[in-house]
Amino acid sequence: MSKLREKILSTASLLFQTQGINATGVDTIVAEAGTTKMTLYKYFNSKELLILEVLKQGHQDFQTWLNDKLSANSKKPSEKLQQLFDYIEEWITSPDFHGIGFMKASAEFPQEDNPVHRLSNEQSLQFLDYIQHLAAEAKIKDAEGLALQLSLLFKGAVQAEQMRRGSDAIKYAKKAAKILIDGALAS
Amino acid sequence: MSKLREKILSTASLLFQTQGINATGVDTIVAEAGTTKMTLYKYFNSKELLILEVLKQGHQDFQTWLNDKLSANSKKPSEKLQQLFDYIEEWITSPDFHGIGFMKASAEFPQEDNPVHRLSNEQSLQFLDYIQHLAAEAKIKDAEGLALQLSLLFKGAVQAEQMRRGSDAIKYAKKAAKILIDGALAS
DNA sequence: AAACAGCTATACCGATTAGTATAATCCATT
DNA sequence: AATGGATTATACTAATCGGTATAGCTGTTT
Repeated sequence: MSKLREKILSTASLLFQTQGINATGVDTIVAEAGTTKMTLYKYFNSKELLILEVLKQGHQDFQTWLNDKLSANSKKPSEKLQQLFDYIEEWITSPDFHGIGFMKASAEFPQEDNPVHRLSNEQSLQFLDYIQHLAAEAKIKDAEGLALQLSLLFKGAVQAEQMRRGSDAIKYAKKAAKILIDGALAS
Repeated sequence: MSKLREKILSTASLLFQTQGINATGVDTIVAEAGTTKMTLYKYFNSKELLILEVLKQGHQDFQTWLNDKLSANSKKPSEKLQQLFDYIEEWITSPDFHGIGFMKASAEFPQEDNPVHRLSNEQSLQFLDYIQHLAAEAKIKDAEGLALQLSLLFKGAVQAEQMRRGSDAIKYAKKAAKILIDGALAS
């Protein structure tokens, strides 16, 4: 893996999140990353491909981090589900958090046939699927329904946090999640 | 009120929602609205001011429509709260729905000191305040907490619908809302 | 018929956009 | 010391961006 490639990726990721994707030009990216356009276009053939790679990287980082946390200490399935929002809170409240890539990207590229929008949608479904597996392992009857509801709380909290940093939306999402999970476990 | 001004507003609103705000140029707007740039800049002194006016109009339309629905038939406060998500579903599933302005706008203008972002945030808080008043009138003890949770479900459902039209996220949001409201009413 | 207001048409501005061409430079391997 | 791959530096393109200047047109009012 090239160091420069990674530097471009991380720089672009930060700029996309803090300034917007369409509002960030490639000139700004290379200047901030301390390289040139020639190098950027050597690793990424177009800005769109760069955006896609940034999204992939960000989503993988999040999923890997979350899965590692939930897989530690060999917890019971029901415990994993309960702690899901604890770790989401830890992720969101981190100073390095600047938003979830696929949520902002889908807003900036609203057309459903756009490659960036499609990838965003895929990642959203992938995350939903992850929650659903957690719910299924915890023997929730309507695992699909609960997972979808929890994903709504997640998206809502992230949106609130993107809109105003330091909003404690995630705390209320956690409480709501606990109520929904407890209810689903009891039925 | 000028007919052309309204035509420009509605055209810009649709284009912003379906193509993105930054991705929509003023040339595209005037061409689609059947007028010229001179006229657009006569009514709106800059693109940013146009964006702000589009946001104001859209938010007012939504709030007015929702309030009219909830105020009809002199319902009891607790009934209003229960039916809130019924009307939200009706709004979201309408063929004319293309997203909530302040959610997309805040994603495209992430910087908190940006005028568009600020207005988006204000509108988000205004909507939250509206739910909170409904909850307070329904004698909910923690009206603020419930309102915030319901707003998260709302935002999550809207985000899901913006990402994939025809997602039935709002149905699951409705179920979750009912559980949270019932719980809050009982306590 | 003259005057006026609202709108259109068109051409233009400087800045910025994504992307490319060319040549120079750096640095490690042999 | 020479080769070769990676990176930089710089200049360029064609298109688009937001915004403006100028002039002509159209319809209503008095």
